[in-house]
Amino acid sequence: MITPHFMPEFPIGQLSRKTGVSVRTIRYYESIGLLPVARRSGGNQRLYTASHGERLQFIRHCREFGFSLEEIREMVQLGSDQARSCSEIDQIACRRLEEVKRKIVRLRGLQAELERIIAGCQGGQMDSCQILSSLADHRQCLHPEHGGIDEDEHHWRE
Amino acid sequence: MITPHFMPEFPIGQLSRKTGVSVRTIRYYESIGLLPVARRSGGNQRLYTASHGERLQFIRHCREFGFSLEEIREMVQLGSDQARSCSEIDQIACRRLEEVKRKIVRLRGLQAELERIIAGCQGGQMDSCQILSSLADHRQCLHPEHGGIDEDEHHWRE
DNA sequence: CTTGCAGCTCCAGCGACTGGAGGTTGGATC
DNA sequence: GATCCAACCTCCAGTCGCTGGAGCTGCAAG
Repeated sequence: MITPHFMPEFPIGQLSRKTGVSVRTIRYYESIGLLPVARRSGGNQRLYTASHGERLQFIRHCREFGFSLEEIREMVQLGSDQARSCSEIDQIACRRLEEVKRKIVRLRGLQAELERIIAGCQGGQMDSCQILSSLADHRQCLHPEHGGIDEDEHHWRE
Repeated sequence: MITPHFMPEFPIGQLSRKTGVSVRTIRYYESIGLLPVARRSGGNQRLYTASHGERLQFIRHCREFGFSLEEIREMVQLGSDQARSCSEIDQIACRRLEEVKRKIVRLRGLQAELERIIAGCQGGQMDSCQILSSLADHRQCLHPEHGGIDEDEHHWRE
């Protein structure tokens, strides 16, 4: 791939402003091979072109959808192979959708239970705190949806 | 604090089975000061009592509700101060509830958008993959709930 | 006495960044 | 030309909540 001399290049800060991805994160994406290595100026500064911008927008949008960097890497690779059918991309997206649905169900259980617990709080002293005793005793719980500390919650606190 | 000789003590594996928290995680909680340091046997093995079990159940249940370890630590400390009002606990729980609600809204936007994108897939070749192009271009997105950053100036691909 | 599981400590890694230190470059102004 | 300062560079370490693995010791049963 050739970069014609009239193709405008810009430094990392500008790419950051254009895409809303932080400078640090851009360098990080390069370091893990998600974003192609940028050409450098004489003074060792990265120079980007519009195509970097497009790739980065793609990555950013995927991240907003909750795709992992590994999934994005996979999609980028699949996407560059024009001859292939897009059923693999479809699969990744469907997997992601199922995950999102499961998470919603779980969070709704959580919401109902938290609302119930909070509603029981009369603002009294500690020794009669309903929230604490509800949290201490699982048997009081009406909604089992949030049972099992699994992959969901603890990797997903953004 | 005295541990009467009739108070049954048990090793870490048993505590793990009783509470459903892994041995590794129990040791981890001790190391970060969330679980009180256990008495040791002659052979340097941890010995737990029922009160450790109760504390650990509380922690586990809180984790299932999505509270962070920091929040749990705070609640444990507040809870041990009998004289204090439980409004602080209430605040923590409400904060958590708001977070859960926000997450649900966001995820619902995500779900709708993913469904829309996936529905557009005709299973063709890569060069016409609707999923890829939808993910690449935020302007095609109907649901702004999952956006974090305003995209004013992405003026490439005029 | 041997087997074998349960326990111990310590270090490292996960994902997706972020913080901070400490040095260099580029463009504008004096 | 000198100076200034923001933007850039690299490198290491930390975040959160664990988990994996190495390599050791403790303990009860056969």
